[in-house]
Amino acid sequence: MSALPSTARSTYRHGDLREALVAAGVDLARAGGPDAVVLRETTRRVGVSPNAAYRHFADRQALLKAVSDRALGFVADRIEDEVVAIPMTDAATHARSLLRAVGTGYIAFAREEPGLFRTAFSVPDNLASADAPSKAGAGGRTPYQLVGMALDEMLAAGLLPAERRPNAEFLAWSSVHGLGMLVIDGPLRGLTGPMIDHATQRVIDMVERGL
Amino acid sequence: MSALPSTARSTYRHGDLREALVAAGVDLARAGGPDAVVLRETTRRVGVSPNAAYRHFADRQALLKAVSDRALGFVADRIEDEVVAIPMTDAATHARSLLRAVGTGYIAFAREEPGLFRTAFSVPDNLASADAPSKAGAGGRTPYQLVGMALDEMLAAGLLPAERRPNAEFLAWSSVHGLGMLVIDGPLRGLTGPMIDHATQRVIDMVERGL
DNA sequence: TGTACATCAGTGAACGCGCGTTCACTGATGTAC
DNA sequence: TGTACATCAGTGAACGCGCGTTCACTGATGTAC
Repeated sequence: MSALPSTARSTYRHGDLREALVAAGVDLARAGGPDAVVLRETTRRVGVSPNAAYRHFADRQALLKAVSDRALGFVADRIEDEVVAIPMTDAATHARSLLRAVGTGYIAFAREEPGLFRTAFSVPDNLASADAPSKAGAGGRTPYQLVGMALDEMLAAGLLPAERRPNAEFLAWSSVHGLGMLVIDGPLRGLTGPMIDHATQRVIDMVERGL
Repeated sequence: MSALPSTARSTYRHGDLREALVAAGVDLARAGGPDAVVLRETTRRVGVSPNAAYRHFADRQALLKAVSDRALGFVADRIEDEVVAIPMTDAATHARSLLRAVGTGYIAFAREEPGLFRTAFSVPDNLASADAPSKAGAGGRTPYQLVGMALDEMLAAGLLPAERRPNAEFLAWSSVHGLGMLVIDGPLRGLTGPMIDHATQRVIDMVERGL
């Protein structure tokens, strides 16, 4: 593709090669998903020799993991975009709007950035690290924390029985994550924009009603 | 891995090479997911030269698509395993059990065969081909048709308002598919068996209540 | 019933490719004296 | 304030690998006469 590095370097030392590699990896993932995060191409884009990456990452998998975490941070950012648009209202309405914003932002990200969305979930993960700072967005929160916040508000507003609060994240997240997956790569792929919007609203309605 | 083909061939003609290649591809996918479906290794396993595959598939992608469809058929089979265990009862109870069986079978398959599950959804698809015979299991039904059947029974039993029936597949499928994905590759990966069982039941409860 | 021949499934060898990773190295930086 | 030196970020060249795909081919089959 681009033979020349985007930024010609004047110094021998790069400055912040690690960050530059992650950023280049994100660009590759954006365009082609996790498989496109190729170590050699990443270094090529940054204008550095292939083995320079090994100063900052143990191997290709470690680079991909860093890119994946960054992508999750972008998911959080996209959700926060929806959250800031929520008007001030009573607690119950706000709680509902918050849950809806989380779901809407999540699906919006999947549609707008399918490559990054796929990359975010391409590296095996676990609950213990779901809140790792490396997965947080600009607001300092991870997607998992954002779902949790919405559910806490639902609980406080009396919209979610206390006995159902524990791990309710699993339910909300599964529904929305599945929709995202089916829409970008699965059988729901051919759906028109309005149909996806409609399906998104219905899924969120179902979660709200069924939690 | 295995240098020798599993079945030594005595004749020049294979007999049913296409089927043998798909079967070998399924074995590879089972062990390593979609990326493990490597054309050369597939032919090696069957005991045939690499280019022999081109008599039956346009390219590697076509082979992967065939393997992916076959994997979806296995999903259907696993669901049918749950379905046959449903006792005879009144229509409402049966409808509920059927929906539950579909969800349980789906998640069971994801856990038992994560490589095949990933492969089943690794090839971009669309609604129009969701019911293609190549995606059907031994019972002749695709996973999508099985969800549809369960929802039809819910409708007939008065458990699902008629205005919510259209495309209700999207909701049920999203929830269960998302849970499957999160459990095998995502943040829910470390969960114990009982925790996953519990989460599965809760997701299905939510779907039933929220549809 | 026997034979010529078209069909096409599978062979064997080769191609170009780009990858991840390792080696011994060189050059810039900043700290100790 | 000046200089020796340890540190370590990045270089250059090379490796072995296995992949997907193409080429011109050979061998078995079954059909027409």
